[in-house]
Amino acid sequence: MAQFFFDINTNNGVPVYEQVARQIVSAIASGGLDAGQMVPSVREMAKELAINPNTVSRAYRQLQDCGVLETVRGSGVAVAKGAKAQCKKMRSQAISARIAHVIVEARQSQLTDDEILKMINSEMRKKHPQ
Amino acid sequence: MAQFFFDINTNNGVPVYEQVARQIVSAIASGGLDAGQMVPSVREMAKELAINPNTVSRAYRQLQDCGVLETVRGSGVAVAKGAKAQCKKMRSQAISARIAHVIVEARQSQLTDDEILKMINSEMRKKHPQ
Amino acid sequence: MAQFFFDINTNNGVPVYEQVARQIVSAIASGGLDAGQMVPSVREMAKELAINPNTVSRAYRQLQDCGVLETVRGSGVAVAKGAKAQCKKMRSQAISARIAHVIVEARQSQLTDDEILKMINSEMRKKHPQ
Amino acid sequence: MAQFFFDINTNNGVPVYEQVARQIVSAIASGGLDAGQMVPSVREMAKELAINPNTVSRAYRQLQDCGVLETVRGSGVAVAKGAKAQCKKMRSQAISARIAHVIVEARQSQLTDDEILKMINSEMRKKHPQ
DNA sequence: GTGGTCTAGACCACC
DNA sequence: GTGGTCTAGACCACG
Repeated sequence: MAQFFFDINTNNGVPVYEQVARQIVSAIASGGLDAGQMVPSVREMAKELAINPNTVSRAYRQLQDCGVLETVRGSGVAVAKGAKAQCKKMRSQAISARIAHVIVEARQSQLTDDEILKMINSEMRKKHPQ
Repeated sequence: MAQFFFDINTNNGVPVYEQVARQIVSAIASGGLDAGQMVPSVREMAKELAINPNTVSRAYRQLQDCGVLETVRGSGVAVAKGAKAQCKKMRSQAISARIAHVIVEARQSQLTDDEILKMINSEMRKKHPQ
Repeated sequence: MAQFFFDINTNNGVPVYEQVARQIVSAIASGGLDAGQMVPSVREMAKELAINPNTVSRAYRQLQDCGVLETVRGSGVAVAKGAKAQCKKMRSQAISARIAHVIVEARQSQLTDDEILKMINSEMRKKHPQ
Repeated sequence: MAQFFFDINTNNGVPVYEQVARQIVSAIASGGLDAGQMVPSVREMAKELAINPNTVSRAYRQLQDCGVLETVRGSGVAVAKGAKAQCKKMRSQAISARIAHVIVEARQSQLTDDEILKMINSEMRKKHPQ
């Protein structure tokens, strides 16, 4: 059940709790986690990812606050009803916002869109070439 | 002389000293500041931007460390020789890094590169179409 | 763990943050601090040396910038991988720089290289003869 | 009369007034300037070296304080009697002290004297090979 | 006047 | 708890 959340990187500047939350959202959006299904306990998840339980806890809390997860009394934390649609929306909005931000900055640096696209292609190939 | 550096935003998460440094780099790269020219004094710049002199000092120091600026003892800080080419390079490297960052995040959200590219194209058209 | 760093002298012209940085480099180069090992926290170190935390922070930041240390978010600062080799190199470069500096000064005093070498030999014998 | 003082370098970290003072001391020690002889006026010297008159003034003051120069009322600044012997002593003491300092530091960094000598020879050749 | 250093104390995000 | 940033104000060396 926890095989969705593997690539936690504690050195890339992105807060770990943010990475956890994002990957849960992704898993729900992509159908790997369905409404009503239980999410691993904070302790389990922390052990699995080799991170601090507080960090997992913070990720869960954040997702509960926005209605993606909900506590089921006496048994743990589950994916909320309607979470899938919401997660899809959250996921693309978050990424879009970041993309827009980078484009604005790049244009402010007087790069043309063609140059920007070249840089993007170059970066995509550089990292993990798919 | 100091009208290049206006938009300091103390609430956007980017450290102020970093914003100052970036804008100087940008000014040099675009030809607004030429090699040999003096940069506003630490105190002047601080007053101008309504920030603490130490913060300006840190920005200047960072740029000295990478050879963009150099102190002329007793008289101030000047743009170093060859700074323009270097600043251009730094600027595009900075953009590349941010692009790479977004790509990593998008992939962590389990988006394929094709989906990412579609979002990018969509954002490019949406914002200020060139 | 902090017994490596004792001789901070606030009156010898060498910036305190520089002294701290040098001693860490020295400790790593000599094997007193190994890659992966944590360095005392900023606050601890500051207390230990009776200096301001900001000063320690600056020393650490400088060493992070050159890849000797790296922050482990939320938990502290550690010696980076490959730091030992780098520190050895840095240490000898630092000495070289100081030697070059003395030579320049001696030449400015119109001493010939032969005279300089004689003085060096004399000083080497005079001090702690090996 | 002023042809002794040419190599002022405002970017090598050594205070300019210190360089001026040192070169006057050297000139006296080497016999280029004799007791009783007038030294160029502060203004002349400053113009000659393309530096700030205050800087020259500070160098002269320092040398007056230690008895190497003396003001001759109504006519300027002259080399004091007995300055030659004193300057010779000052010159070698100053250099010796710096050499000793570097040696101590190098030994503290666990370099052998042989290694130190190699570095010295390398530096001597590197700069202006004589 | 200039930059450089240091201190003190505050606030923040992260784990 | 950790490091990072920022502010305020002081002192120093240099020109």
